[in-house]
Amino acid sequence: MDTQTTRFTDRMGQIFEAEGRPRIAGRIFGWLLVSDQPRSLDQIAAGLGVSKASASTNARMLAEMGVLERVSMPGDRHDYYRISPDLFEHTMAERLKRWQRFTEAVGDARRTVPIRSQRVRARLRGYESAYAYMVGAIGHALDRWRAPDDGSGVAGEGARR
Amino acid sequence: MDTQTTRFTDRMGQIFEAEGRPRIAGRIFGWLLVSDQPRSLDQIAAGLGVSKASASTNARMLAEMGVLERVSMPGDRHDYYRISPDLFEHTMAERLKRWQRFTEAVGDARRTVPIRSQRVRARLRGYESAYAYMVGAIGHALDRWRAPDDGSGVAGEGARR
DNA sequence: CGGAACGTTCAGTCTGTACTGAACGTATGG
DNA sequence: CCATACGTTCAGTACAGACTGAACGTTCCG
Repeated sequence: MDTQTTRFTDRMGQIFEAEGRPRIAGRIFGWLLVSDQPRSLDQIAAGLGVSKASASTNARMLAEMGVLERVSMPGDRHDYYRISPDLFEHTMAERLKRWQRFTEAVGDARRTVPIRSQRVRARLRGYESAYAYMVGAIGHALDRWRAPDDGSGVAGEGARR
Repeated sequence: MDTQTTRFTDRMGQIFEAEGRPRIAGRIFGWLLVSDQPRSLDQIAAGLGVSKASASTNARMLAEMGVLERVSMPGDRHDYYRISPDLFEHTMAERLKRWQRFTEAVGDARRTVPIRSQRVRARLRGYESAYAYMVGAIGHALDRWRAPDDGSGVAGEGARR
């Protein structure tokens, strides 16, 4: 692995760490992101200099998250991993899920916590409806992103592919 | 603090922890979220059963994030904290910032990492443009949320307030 | 049937960091 | 001025969880 790749995978490891996930998961993800071919667990362990145990655990976790895909080569017992073809939608879904967990807690609080203040109740309801609105808007935007060729053009939305 | 409030603040602490932030920060945030009046550092420390040092450090961190506001009562030397009036926009901005950090790394990788594969290059460019598109769409949605009374109605976007 | 080559699991270690208590600097009021 | 009441800072501790090495179960090939 060359210097720039190492720099990038390390950086991705730090980003993952800052978001509360294992650093190695980030490094694996980073490496596969700039890899053309799928990588086996042994390649990952050797390439990143980590134990096979960590490679296995973290790659599987990333696959469950949906950002990685496990593939098998015919006539080869190794497990190979590669970036999921719809990486973007999965990272999006993952982030929305985290956000949803937060908003669910707010909703449960509004229902269970004894709140005397009208202002607080309005605050919680306001947050919940803002969240619901944004989820809807993001969903629509995703639909438009998936099917942009509706003949009307998507002027001003930035370069596409 | 009653049982349900404790349950909620603890849950918020766990959510914060899962996102890589100190648990106490989440508990402070949760408590202020269901509090009508601002709370002093001493109240926070006593109410949550934590040291004043933690209360000070974490409340200040939350204020720097923009989810809390420091206010001062006239004729009172205490620092008081309360939920920021535009909590929603700040949490949104915070999440976009994290996402941006991630996408910046992808962009830097495309520019610095030696990549032979055309497929990989297209993958990175695809992710970047998808991100740019979504940021634009979210920005527009936020604008619409801020100024919904344009006379055209926002049918189907969920209950408002 | 062995035996090698896989991936997974589990107990143990080790590092980062959240959290605390005490010391500190500062402002206010008597 | 002294004393009290703040918020902040800092060194030390304690804990969670990432990471490892070895043991394990399984599959495939000779």
